[in-house]
Formats: sequence, C-alpha cells, structure tokens
Amino acid sequence: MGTPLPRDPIADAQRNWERHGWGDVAAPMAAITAIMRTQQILLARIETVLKPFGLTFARYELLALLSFARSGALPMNKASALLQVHPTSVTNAVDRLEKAALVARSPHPTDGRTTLIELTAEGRTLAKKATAALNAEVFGQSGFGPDDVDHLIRVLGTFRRDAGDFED
Amino acid sequence: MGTPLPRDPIADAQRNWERHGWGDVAAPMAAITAIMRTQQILLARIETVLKPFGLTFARYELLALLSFARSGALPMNKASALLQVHPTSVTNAVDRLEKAALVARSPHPTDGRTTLIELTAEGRTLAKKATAALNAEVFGQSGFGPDDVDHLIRVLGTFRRDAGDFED
DNA sequence: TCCAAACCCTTGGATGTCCTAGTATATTGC
DNA sequence: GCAATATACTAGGACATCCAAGGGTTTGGA
Repeated sequence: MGTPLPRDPIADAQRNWERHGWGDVAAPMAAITAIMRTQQILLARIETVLKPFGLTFARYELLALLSFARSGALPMNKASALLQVHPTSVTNAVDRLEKAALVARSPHPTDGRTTLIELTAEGRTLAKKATAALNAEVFGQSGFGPDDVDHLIRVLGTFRRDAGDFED
Repeated sequence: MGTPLPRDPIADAQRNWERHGWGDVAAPMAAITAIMRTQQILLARIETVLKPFGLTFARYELLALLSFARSGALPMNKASALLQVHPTSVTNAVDRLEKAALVARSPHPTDGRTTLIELTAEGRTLAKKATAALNAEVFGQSGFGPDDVDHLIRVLGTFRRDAGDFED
C-alpha cells in the first residue's frame, strides 16, 4: 500500500512453487495471481476517479448499463444477468442510487414480480460525466499497449466463454 | 449466477462505447472490464475449492505466505506489504486464523510495536492440503494455454511494475 | 380450475476491503 | 535527555459480494 517492494512478490511466489515441486502449475498460479492483483490496482484507480461523483464502481456500472438501454429502463433481473453479479448486489446498488435520486424503481407493466430500474435525468447526466472522466483518466491511460489490449480481450474472452459467461 | 448469456456483455459494451464516439478508448475499456470479470470467476473457483478447508482466499494467502517464510513467522506489516493489502485486512485475517488455531500472534523480540504471526502445526498442515487442492483443481486447470500464461505473466508484470508494485 | 413449482425481489448474516482515528512503541533531532 | 515525528497494530464504519431464507406473483400440469 505504500512504497514499491524491492522484488515482484508474484515472481517470488512462482519460484517458491517451483522450489516445492509444483513446477507444473507454478506458471498458471502466477498468471492467476497477477490477474487478481491487476484487478485490485485497476479497481482502486476507478474508484478514485468515481469518488468525486459520489459513485462506486458497482453503482457506476449500473448507471452505464441503464444509459445504454433503449428505453432507459431495465428489469432488475436483467441488470443482474448483464452485470454478472448476484441479484442482491443489484438490490443494494439500486437502494443507494435511488437514495441519491439517480435511478427510480417502477413496477413492471405486465409482470407483478418484476421491478424496473429507470435512470432519472440527474442519473443520465452523472453517468455521462463519470464516463468521460473514466475514459480520460483510466481507460485512456491503461498502460496496456494496443497489441496487449487485443491479446487480453481475446484470451480473456475465450476464458469467459469457456467459464460459461456467454455462448456467442 | 445462472445460464450463459446469448452474447458477450463486454463485447456489447465495447460496441456501445464505439457507438457513442469513444472508439479510442473502447478497446482498453473492454480489456479492463474483462480483467475484472475474469478475476471474479477465478476468485469464485478458488473459494469453492477452499471452502471445505474452512478457508477463504484471503486467509489462504496468508497461510501460504507464512509457510514459505524461513522461520515460519512474519511481522504483520511485512505480510501486509507482501500480500499488498491494507494492514487492517491482515488484522482481520489473523483474527480469524487465530481463532481457528492456524496461526498465533507473538510479540516481536526487539520491537514492541511489531507483532509476529506464526504458523501452528495445524496451520502448516492445512496450508499444504489447501495448496494441493488449489493446484489440482484451479491452477492445473486454468484454461489458459502455456503461451497465454506466459503472455499474461509478462504483460501484467509490466503493468504492476509501472503501477508501483515493485522495482525489480 | 387450482395447487405446486418456478421466478423475482428483499432482508439478514458472514466476509473482505478500504479509510480514519486512536493507542503504544521507536527513532530522531535539538 | 526529551519532545516531536514516524511506525505498528487495532477499533469502528462504509461498501461490496455472496448465500440462505422468506413473501409475493406467474406459470403449468393434473
């Protein structure tokens, strides 16, 4: 959380794995650990950019998703599926966004079980601003070169498909 | 979280970005989002394997780290630095591991501020078993090919170094 | 027709992460 | 030698995620 370490702790872990006779899985272990750490770093950057907007990444993702919906509204279960998080996480996010008047709940016109989430005008405005900030300060300066970006998209896309995220 | 989606939600997001004039950052956005989602999938797999051992990933990481320490003991601040998590997260993990009799706190011999964490015999045994399970069920079946693993290690290693994780 | 099964959302609980602040111990500088 | 600063850990709070369980609504088969 502070000063850079003198050595890469993940490379050290990989060496430890090899030293203990697990050389056959040391590399995948290191790759997976690196993904976990990279996610942590990226999430921290994103949260830093979103904080001035009063948003967290979870809430931003929901706002962004709604802003792309044709009607500006989505059923909660649909949002849960598209964001690939547990339904209770959506409930949680909607509760907070609704308190902030960025989204509103409304009953589904024909299905009494379903609740629709809809962007408010403020919500739409804030989503635009937050997206501009993220594009400028995170996505536009990811540190990944174009070739690496393409490779990541391809490799992780295959991984996610194999994991059952989508069929496409 | 359920059935596979008909289409890749991240590819859809990338298309939405492009459609709204953010084509220059759409690809990095997709790559970063893919990293976040991949981390989520991997973490879920890991937690599933560790659950029978009564461990979470956070606690496992601490046990594994200690099992590689020469003396079998580490100062909490050292563990925090190596695991790259906030000191309070280590306090939290140690609290629970200590309750489970897997680690023990002891005072540092010369520095009264420092607390050492030490593996118990049970802790060392459990760490071995959990590592074997993770190697067999997660790292050994990551789904990443050898070339992809090497590429991920290299690209994410550069990213982490640039992000200030280490100097090496 | 009507009741069981399926589905949708919410509540409550467990965990983990971070931040802020507070207490105790070391180190430093005058 | 002592006060000011730095370091180490912990307590409390805000958020996020998941799981388990409960109450309301729909659907579908007997």
